[in-house]
Amino acid sequence: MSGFDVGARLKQLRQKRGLSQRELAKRAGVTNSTISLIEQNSVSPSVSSLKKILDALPVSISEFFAGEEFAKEQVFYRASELTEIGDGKLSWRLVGARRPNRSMSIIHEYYPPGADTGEDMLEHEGEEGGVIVAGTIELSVNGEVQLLTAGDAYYFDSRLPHRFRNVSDSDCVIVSANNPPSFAEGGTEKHHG
Amino acid sequence: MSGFDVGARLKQLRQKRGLSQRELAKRAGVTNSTISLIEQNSVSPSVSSLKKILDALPVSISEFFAGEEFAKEQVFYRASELTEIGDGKLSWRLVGARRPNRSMSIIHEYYPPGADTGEDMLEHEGEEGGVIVAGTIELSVNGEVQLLTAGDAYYFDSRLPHRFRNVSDSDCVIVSANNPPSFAEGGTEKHHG
DNA sequence: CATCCTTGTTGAACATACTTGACGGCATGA
DNA sequence: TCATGCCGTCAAGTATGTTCAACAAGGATG
Repeated sequence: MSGFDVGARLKQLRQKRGLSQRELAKRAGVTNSTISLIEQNSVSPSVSSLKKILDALPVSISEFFAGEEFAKEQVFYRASELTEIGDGKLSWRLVGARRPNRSMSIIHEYYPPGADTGEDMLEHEGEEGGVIVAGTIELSVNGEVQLLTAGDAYYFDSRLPHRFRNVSDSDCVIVSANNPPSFAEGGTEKHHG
Repeated sequence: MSGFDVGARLKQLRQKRGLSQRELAKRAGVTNSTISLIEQNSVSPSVSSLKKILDALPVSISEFFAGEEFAKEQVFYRASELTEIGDGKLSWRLVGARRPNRSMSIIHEYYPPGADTGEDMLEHEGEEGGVIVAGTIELSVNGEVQLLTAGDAYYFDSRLPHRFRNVSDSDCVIVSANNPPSFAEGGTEKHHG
């Protein structure tokens, strides 16, 4: 049912940092036995305990449980193969749209002059970030408005009300990433995050 | 310590679906009491219980805890503010490096001619993807080798052995995203995945 | 009004997670 | 060889999560 090896994942993260069970336990405020039992899947930890342990790594619970599936999927995408998800005015190209349970949306976004995600701000779960590759974009997040140009970047919690708008007279190109992914295949999402 | 209201989040998700505590409990294979106590934060559920409940919604644990940390973080990053993480030859700029528990690494990567992530292939947890913004890169994933040029993209499970190499005579620029994030602030990671 | 349903809450019993304190294994070094 | 130290594991006891069963509050029906 679980389908996710909590013990193995914890062990992996702990060892990656070169920590012993006792060392991690000390930092987390639990005992080494707890770590041991969890890593052996002898117990299913309480959320509070798991959080204490992950905080000591540090790894968010969300991260901890990200990436549960591992299938043989398409790796390389020619420009022409990217899934077009524009809505007429805006033009986006989604990488890996057909991956069933991917952990991110990566999008090649084109904002022609005047392009706008709309007056009622976007708000949704997750985080998003990106790099402005060309042109200029006006980004509003949680009331703050900034003009970003090539080389600039952004990263924010997607629950903060936000809006993208090209107020310049030339195209703006952005490569962005969302987590968790906003777009499913053939998705009907309006906002692009 | 927790900083994340498990009870409120569960209640919100349950009510959003119009389910009663008993109804949800029935689907999840737990009792209504469990739901009630969790929603009141009278207990910190075990991961196994929480998973059963979330499966019945259905919501992944990762989703459930997405945005667990919802602090006031930096949103806008000027090109000059991006954290440089090059190793002398390769030059990368990391977006949001100081965010404590961000769910992704977003990186503006520069590969000069001859740049190479190394002969022993990179392998690590997570997924990664990106868009080639300029130039040409040779990407090897799981034995397959492809030349990708501006507009092309990639997405793969980072546990597949992979390598990036600029075999052309001009710079290659990529915007990539990793999940979970490979780089911590001042991280000593060698691979960039 | 009574009756019957559904809602969320709660005390006591029970099941499970967690700690304590021990153990054997495997190094390093006197 | 024996001591020291750190490693992960485990049995027994304690703390905490979960269930069972009862409860009160609110709405709908007659």
